[in-house]
Amino acid sequence: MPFHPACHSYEPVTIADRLFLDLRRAILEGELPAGKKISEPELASVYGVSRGSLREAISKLENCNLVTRRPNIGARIVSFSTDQLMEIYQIREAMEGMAARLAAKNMTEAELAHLKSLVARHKDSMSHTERLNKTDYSQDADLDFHFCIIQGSKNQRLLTMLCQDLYDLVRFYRMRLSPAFSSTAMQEHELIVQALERGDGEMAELLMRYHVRASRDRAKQRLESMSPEELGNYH
Amino acid sequence: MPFHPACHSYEPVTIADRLFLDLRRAILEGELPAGKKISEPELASVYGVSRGSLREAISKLENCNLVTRRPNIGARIVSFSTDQLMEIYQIREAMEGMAARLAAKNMTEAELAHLKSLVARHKDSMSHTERLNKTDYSQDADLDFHFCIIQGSKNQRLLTMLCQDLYDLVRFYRMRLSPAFSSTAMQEHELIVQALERGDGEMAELLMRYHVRASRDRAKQRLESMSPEELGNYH
DNA sequence: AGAGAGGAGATTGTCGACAATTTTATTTCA
DNA sequence: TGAAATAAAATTGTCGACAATCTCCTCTCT
Repeated sequence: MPFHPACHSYEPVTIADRLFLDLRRAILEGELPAGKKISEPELASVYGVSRGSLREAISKLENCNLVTRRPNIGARIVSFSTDQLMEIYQIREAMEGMAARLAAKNMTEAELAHLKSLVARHKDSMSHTERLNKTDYSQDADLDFHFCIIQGSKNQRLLTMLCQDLYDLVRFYRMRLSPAFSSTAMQEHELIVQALERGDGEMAELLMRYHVRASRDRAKQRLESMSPEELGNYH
Repeated sequence: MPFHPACHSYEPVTIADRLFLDLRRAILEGELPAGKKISEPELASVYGVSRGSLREAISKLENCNLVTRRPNIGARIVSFSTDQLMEIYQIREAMEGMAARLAAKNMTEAELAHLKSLVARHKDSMSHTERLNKTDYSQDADLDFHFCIIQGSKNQRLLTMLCQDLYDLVRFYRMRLSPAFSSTAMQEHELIVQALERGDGEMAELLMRYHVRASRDRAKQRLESMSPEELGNYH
């Protein structure tokens, strides 16, 4: 069973594992600011563990691309960069497009039903804005949708690469931008589901690629409308 | 500067780095057999280093997907599996297709010239089969071609993900199959270069995807023609 | 005053020893 | 005889101490 911290269930058995999850959460939620240098002695004493265990946790964070490390110098939390975010969207376009194509062929009935219920629930929660506000909605709903399809592709390596190497970065950026809430995105989701129902892999890929491209454009627009102070917090 | 062991130059500064490169080579060349369990005390004494340094090196190997680790149980060299190889080709089709599309727009003149010289040299060496045999030719030529285009995409994250997370696995399998030598593949390379010269990203992506799919089919055919004993060596 | 050399302090890399867990071998009982 | 329980051995996880390297401050010289 591969190492899937991002994939909804992961029982930490060792100290380094628990530490990894704690630090990961701290980074994603902004508790540890972007670009900050990690002091091994300091963090180790804060969390009450040895430097060895901490170093192993940092190594895991490096795998998720949440920190970068340089020999004899140290580790830094990844820093916010518009260009890097755009790069990530390009990769998602390619990989998730392929995932959608494969999912159209390989998804089980149960998985498809679950995906449909997801989309229906999102649609429902959107019309009840008095109970669930936009932030609540898009906190994880969008990622759940994408995760479902990746899982449905039945390509284990694709799942691992996306969840392990890319999605934590996606979360990192998403936490630092306004939530990507848009009824347009939800309509795109519905179209994708319809293509998956028909088993039309070609169309599912095209629609997914369009969706990721459109999301990238929306993110870019949002970035450009943000004030320099807002952005400055993360540089 | 990101961590790019696979990308042609990487100066090991620390003991764990040197060890990582040694072990990586040993795995790729089959010195350490596929599927074998790694004994930390044994390997540490063989290489004359402490277990701590070895563990850090193993952690790096895990990033490259050359070993898998389970808590309290240990690390194993990745094992040979036809299904997994097919999965990798699907991912390469998506990612390298995107790389070709981007390279058509972003490649510099110098990079394009270098790519053309690469293809010309390959073509030349193919006609002099008395001096360079097939194994010599395809040892790294094909990977050089693909690496060039990925680099030309100017998407740093794409480069990292392919070189760090996928290409070592590609090498792992390539070493264990007959060399992927085919004049058809070389013709496909030429067509891709022509599309890149024209700056036709759409066509470059289509041709690259076709090329990767075709390479996958060729690999599959080769696998099915191999005797069970040959395959058995790597299970 | 500014640039460069030198040294004190702090940080990262490396190591061996101990603790916790797993694996293997042995014994015991139905 | 075979399966479950138990004990012994081996392996992995964790820790603190020491060595190597980097960083920053101070001092010197032009």
